[in-house]
Amino acid sequence: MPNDGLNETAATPENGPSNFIREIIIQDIQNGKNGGRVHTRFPPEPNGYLHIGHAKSICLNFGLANEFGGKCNLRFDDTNPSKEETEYVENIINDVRWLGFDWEDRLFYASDYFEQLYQWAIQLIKQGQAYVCDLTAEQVRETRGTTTEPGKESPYRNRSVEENLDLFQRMRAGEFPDGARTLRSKIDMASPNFNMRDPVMYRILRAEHHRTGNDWLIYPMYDFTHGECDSIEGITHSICTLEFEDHRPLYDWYVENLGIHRPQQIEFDRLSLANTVLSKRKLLQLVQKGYVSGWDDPRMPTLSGIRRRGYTPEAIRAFCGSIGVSKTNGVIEFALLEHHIREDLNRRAARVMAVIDPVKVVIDNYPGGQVEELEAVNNPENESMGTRMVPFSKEIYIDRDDFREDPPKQYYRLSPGREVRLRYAYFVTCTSVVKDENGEVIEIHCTYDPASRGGNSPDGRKVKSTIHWVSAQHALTFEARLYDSLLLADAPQSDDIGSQFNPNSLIVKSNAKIEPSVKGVKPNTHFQFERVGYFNVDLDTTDERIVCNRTVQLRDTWAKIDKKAR
RNA sequence: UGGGAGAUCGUCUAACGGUAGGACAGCAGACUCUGACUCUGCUUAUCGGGGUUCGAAUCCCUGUCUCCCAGCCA
Repeated sequence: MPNDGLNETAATPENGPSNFIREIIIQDIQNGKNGGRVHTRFPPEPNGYLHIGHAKSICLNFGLANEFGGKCNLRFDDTNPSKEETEYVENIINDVRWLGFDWEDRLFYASDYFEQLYQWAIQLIKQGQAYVCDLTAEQVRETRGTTTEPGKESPYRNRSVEENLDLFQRMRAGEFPDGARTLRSKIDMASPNFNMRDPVMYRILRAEHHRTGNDWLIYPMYDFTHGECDSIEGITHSICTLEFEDHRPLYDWYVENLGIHRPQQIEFDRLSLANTVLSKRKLLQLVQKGYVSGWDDPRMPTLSGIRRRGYTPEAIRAFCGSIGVSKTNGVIEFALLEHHIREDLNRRAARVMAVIDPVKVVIDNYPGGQVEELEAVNNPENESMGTRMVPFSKEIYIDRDDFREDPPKQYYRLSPGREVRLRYAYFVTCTSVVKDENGEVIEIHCTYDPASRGGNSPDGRKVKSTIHWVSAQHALTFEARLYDSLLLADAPQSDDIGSQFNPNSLIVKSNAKIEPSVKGVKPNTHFQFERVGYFNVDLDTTDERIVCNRTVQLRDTWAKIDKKAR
């Protein structure tokens, strides 16, 4: 569990807007369906890390159960050992817990039910509804038919029950090589729904399973597994994404022919977020090809990535509650996610002054060796967070953005001859600048008004701007990592994710300066760097080195004006 | 050219035959020791065409567009 500076709360039903699934559940409760019981489940496959799209499903499933006094299980759909790993299981468990949800003692695996599934397969064979097929994968594909033509029945379709039983048992016993035979459902090769054209139930696969080891040489397909697992667990509302709509008739066919509890499947639209990607396959590509540093790279939309970036569970839950649930394929703007993290962090993150791109300011009339401690408010939104003392001296750093030698219209910050306020400190007026041989400003000279100590001038005169600063001799140097969207905004969709990758998605500022109050800070502490943005102390931080990830920028009216003028 | 699903402000979503509302984004202003926060105001939408009805986003017909499906992946 990450050590977060904020007290993260467990998830309680957040009063988001209603949605069609919630309406169905309310109806079902009123009608006494399932005895008024609500039981959902979140069923990830442990073949990758959870991302923000999964968060939507997690919030929906756990949220609905919480709201209606029901239960929600965590169940791993681990039917394909060739892609699944314990590492993924562990991280998924950690992520769901971090998001604030609790499955109590109901952690399950599809692999818990392998023996039961096998017995049910035998039942279907005995009922004449399943058969062992010797066709190769390629032959199965060739005989499946097309959208307009029915498929061809397998020549093995009418084997006797005894022969099927014998062969299936020998499949399990390892008598045949991988891929040599499958167990298929005998349904309808002419169905317009491909899922009903004698779908494969079991394949022979010699792969070590992360939980069952080498106990099994045959593994059930997801389609033969999922509905029955829901059934075993007494799931009442089996909520899944739209692409499984076509599979519902098959799941129903299995549970009906097996004569077991039928969960009600309800499909909703999966989350799409602008300028990023939520496909496990493509995320894996980004990791494996080294575009990002790992699954938890702060640019990644994975829960571990955005957690490291500085997003809080509260903000993610609020976001998930605000996007709604429907059956429309839409794309959510990233700005909405940013809105929710700003809203949360504004309330909770301690303010601190940090200079990302430092330029030195010398206050000529300030006494050389003098140091003053000035009081600064930790969070104007929360008085109980108190105040702290910040050292001030003759030489300070300000951000390069806060000085313009030739200020454009509407630029209120420091420029020659202009007076601004140094936050919590003094009014200063720029008197001159020093430039290097390239004409770049390397030092700014100012004078200060001693009467304005603390930031107010006794004569009541106003300044147009307040800027942040750090004392040069006291400041800590740190590394600021500034993030932008993972993918280019206008890049065409492509199978090669690299062509969409935004090369400016990470900018490292290794000479950033921050006030000394943060010395010894621990990873996963959230700050607002005043006038800059929200930052999260990164995992790479040690006693010697501070690294901060920019979670999100503050809203910036000036940047808009400036951009429009260009 | 088969089957399944879906179309409401720029984006997401609500309205369940009776004033098309909210959030985000945008714009304008107020406030401000963060050009932040907060507050105020504003702009913008029912896919097209026919019907039914006093009245239609909602019901009917018809057309158009979008998404998903032919893994021994999930």
